[in-house]
Amino acid sequence: MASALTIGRLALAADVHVETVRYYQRMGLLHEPERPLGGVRRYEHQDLARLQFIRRAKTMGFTLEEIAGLLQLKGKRACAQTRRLTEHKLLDVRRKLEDLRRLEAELVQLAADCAQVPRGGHCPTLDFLRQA
Amino acid sequence: MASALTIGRLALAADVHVETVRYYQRMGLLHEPERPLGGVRRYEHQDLARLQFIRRAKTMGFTLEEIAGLLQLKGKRACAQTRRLTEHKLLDVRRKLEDLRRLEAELVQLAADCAQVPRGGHCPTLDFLRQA
DNA sequence: CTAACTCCCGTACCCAACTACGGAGTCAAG
DNA sequence: CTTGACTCCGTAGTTGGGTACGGGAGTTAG
Repeated sequence: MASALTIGRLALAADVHVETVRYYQRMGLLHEPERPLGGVRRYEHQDLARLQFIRRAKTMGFTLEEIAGLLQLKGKRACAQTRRLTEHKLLDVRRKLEDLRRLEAELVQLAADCAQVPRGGHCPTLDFLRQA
Repeated sequence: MASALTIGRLALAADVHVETVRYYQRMGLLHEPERPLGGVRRYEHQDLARLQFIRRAKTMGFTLEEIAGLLQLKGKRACAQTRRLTEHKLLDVRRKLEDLRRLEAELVQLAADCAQVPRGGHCPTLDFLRQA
């Protein structure tokens, strides 16, 4: 069979490295299929879907641990819990945004100060860092 | 002498741990004074200033490696180089800001979707992650 | 003087999320 | 049936920025 879903093809399909798949298996995020006697493991379409879920959640800023949580949610209370996790993550993101915005403003100021100095002059940014 | 600047006092004054000072020394960011025969090392006010420089630069988002670069700048071309580094860092920060803003928008959407679902209903966020 | 801190020094460990390596075993194409 | 790619498995290393530990030497308050 030329197109059996081996770990390599699975990884390729999800655009991750083979080692990453194995790592996720070690972390309990992905199931590791039984190995047939003297053969290689075969994966199901399900495994690919799960791997892609992990990737998407990762790009949404969830950690692998949080993703493990998401993957276990099912049934009635799932949506409320997902919402809780999502909103919590949203708070994180907003906190980071605020920090970065402050940082941006400071850097803009420093760069502007440097830009005003005549060529070869004394550096106000280094001064600032030296003795703010 | 009760107030000689030992490593512990130096660390306290800069509000870092002793191990952090030693770590910076290993990384070549801080100078390690000679140890007098059978005594402990004494630090100068200079060392404190340098340590504080490192801390401030860190809160500005510079990595230790970049800080090592800043610390080596002196003389004529220093300001131009500092400006280059600062502007480069500003670009980094702005890139991160954009990523986070996109992420924020997506999370807001996911949370809103979850909020619309009747209690115990089927979760649209999990669906999204499953098959975006 | 002595108890109680500090300092010194080397080494090992932490976090998350991988990445690398190496020697067998397996499989598919030509 | 060979050849070359792929898989398996375990272990160890990476990054960045530190923390922790432990035993012996030095120092200081009372």
